[in-house]
Amino acid sequence: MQSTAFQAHDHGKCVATALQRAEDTCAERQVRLTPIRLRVLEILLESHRAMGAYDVLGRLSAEGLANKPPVAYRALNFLLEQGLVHRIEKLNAYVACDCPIEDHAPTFLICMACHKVAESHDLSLDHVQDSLATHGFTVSRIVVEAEGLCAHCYDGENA
Amino acid sequence: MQSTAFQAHDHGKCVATALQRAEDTCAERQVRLTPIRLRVLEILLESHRAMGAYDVLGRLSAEGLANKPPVAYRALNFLLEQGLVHRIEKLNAYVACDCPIEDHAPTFLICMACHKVAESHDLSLDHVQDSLATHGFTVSRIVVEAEGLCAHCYDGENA
DNA sequence: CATCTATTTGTTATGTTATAACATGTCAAG
DNA sequence: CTTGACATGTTATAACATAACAAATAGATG
Repeated sequence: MQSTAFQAHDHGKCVATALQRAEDTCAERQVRLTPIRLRVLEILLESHRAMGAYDVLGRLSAEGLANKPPVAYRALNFLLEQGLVHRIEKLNAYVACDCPIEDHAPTFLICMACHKVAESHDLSLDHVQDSLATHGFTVSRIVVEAEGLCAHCYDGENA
Repeated sequence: MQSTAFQAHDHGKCVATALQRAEDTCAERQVRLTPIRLRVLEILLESHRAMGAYDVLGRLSAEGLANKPPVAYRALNFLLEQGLVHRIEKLNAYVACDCPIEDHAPTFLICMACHKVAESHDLSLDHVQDSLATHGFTVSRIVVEAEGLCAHCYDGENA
């Protein structure tokens, strides 16, 4: 299963669905999707592209909503916490989540040419390259980084 | 196959092997392992930990070798190109390669407690979490980012 | 409604990571 | 000993991110 980022699709509907999901998620968790947070999400939803925090801030600033970095970072971090936005480490940038699965850690497919980013959730990771090819994505480089505890430190913390 | 970073090992030998490999690689490719480049590699080899460019620069500076960022970045980029160092995207930091495989794109295991970083090359990626557990590494979060070309852009470039 | 409290937003200042651009030095080949 | 390629030195700045504190505001409670 891959997001529609690379395919022609009804983007208006795509955005509307994501916004509805955001509203629902926040309502359910009793957290506030304030105007700034909503607007940041809308901005990220426009393009299926990852944007730097300062690009987002530029947009907010143009609209008179905010013009100091912490405002953008706070909104982004809120959206990250709620799983409505993902951070792309390789790009130091942020992309709106376009997938309804809860609590996911997807594989991100970053197109070097059009700069769109898709999420993929069901690749055969043993053959990422092949399985992506069958989905029409040609991989040139893959980053895999697992954060956790080594045996020694795990034992230490559970001693 | 996993690097020895998390295990007790003869680190002197570990470093010596890596340095020898670096010498050999550079000789073979006819590129120069200059004093600064060598020293940066040695610094990174000390600990099996990822270091920020400015940490490396701090060491160079303390030793009177250099004190401007571009010097450190140039050495790091050289070592990255030669595959002697890897960049950890999640940390914006650099770690010496401790594995003799050529041209590899390993999975990095980052211990949140001791901050050591190991490379793994033969995990069953379909079950990273499980297979890591059997190697004694408890995963809390995994980043997978594939850079390449989407079908549309690939077709465009090969039209 | 008033007031209290939590949260959110505003602001200043600064820290951290990275590179562009150009000057200078070094070394090996001709 | 000069030339050309590569490496290093230096200045300046770009790009990404957060600490710390002040002000505003929404929702809860008396």
